[in-house]
Amino acid sequence: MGDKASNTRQRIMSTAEKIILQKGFAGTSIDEVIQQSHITKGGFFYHFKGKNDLALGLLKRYLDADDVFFNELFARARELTEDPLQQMLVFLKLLAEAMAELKVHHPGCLVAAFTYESQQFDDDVIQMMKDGTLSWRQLFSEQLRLVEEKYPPRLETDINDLADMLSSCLEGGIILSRILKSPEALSKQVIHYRNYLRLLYGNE
Amino acid sequence: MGDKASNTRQRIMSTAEKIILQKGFAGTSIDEVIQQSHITKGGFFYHFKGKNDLALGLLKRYLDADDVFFNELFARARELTEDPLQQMLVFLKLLAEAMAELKVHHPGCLVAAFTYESQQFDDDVIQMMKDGTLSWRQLFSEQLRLVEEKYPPRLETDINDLADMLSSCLEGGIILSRILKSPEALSKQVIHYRNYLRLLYGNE
DNA sequence: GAAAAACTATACTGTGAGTATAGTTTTTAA
DNA sequence: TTAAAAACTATACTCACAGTATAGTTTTTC
Repeated sequence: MGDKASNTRQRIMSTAEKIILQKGFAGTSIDEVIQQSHITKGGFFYHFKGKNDLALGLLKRYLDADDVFFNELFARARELTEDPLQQMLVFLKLLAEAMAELKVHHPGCLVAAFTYESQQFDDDVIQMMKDGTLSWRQLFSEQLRLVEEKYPPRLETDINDLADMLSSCLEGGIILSRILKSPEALSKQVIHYRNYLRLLYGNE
Repeated sequence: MGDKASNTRQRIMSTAEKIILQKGFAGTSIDEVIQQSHITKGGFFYHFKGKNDLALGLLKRYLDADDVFFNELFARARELTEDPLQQMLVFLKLLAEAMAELKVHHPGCLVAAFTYESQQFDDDVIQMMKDGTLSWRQLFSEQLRLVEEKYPPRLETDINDLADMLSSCLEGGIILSRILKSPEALSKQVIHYRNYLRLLYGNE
């Protein structure tokens, strides 16, 4: 795929993602996407087999970008400190800061959006949602495992559930901040999660 | 409205809610709802002005039921103990147990479902979503305020954000448990939130 | 300059939303 | 008991638009 085609494909996806996060997947018409992407219907179907294929492409792009984002923050945290707990706390602080910088509110998570429309999608999309969620769990739990090797938790804790809790706080925080039209709500949830870890593993 | 009309209305709403939580609001056609409700189109429009009016009715019913549910759990918790912190912990334990009893997974939260389709709705629906979210905040924060009067928090805490965190964990937990097809995921999030409160206010 | 890539133009089919209207059964109230 | 109001059924129509398909055209690449 050449540069031009790639650009067009990305443009379609960015437009579609924006609309889908506001109107839902079923509520987003291809007509609207192509109009706002300045492309014709044929052009759209040159890039995507259909709506499900678009969903698959959007999800893959979203999860890849998310992965890069989280890993960059973790890399930065590891530059700043050697202690696994501090690394996790720095990571969360950086994450909260990034979320706080959003002027409006977080645009939304495609995985969450698709969850409430799951019957609209083929199995490949559903599987990718599951894989994505599990990759978040793995990313966070890996670090938490290092933390636990050094710091015994004050309360009995399942690492996977604790890793999931960050995903929960993010998903829930996004929803809250959208409903309340309060961009801060999301970063505050991250800070609370961070405080939980401080109390659970720290010596305060 | 007589008993019969009320029954029909409830039947339509229950059917609609089930479908909407699987296919999204825009992805749910009135035709499908009336077929599964064993009613005709005329009957549907006798009860609801249109789709937005249905959304409004669903949301109101959902929030009312939620309110009753939470208040029952709080009432039970207050029967069992006089200490505000213990009341909150008992409430959360009861909540986690209730979530764990779901054989499949939580059917889903209408507020979260609608959030990712917010452009489909009139302002009255959006306003009701906001009011509902704020009523959850108020319900939880009232109890947390009593807790804080007696127990100083180990870390500086905004009560409203901490109350929101329970909503976050619930919303996020519902999403996770649906994606992972793991009913337990939700109750485990509640337990983690409970552990946070134990560490934050308790003397462990 | 030929082939492949990246599109445009157009047309077709089905479905759902929302409305309208006329008639029927059931409930309520006087 | 009966009249009227409530709670529907049955049918049908319009309009918009989603989703798909296909044939043709321009642009890029080698």
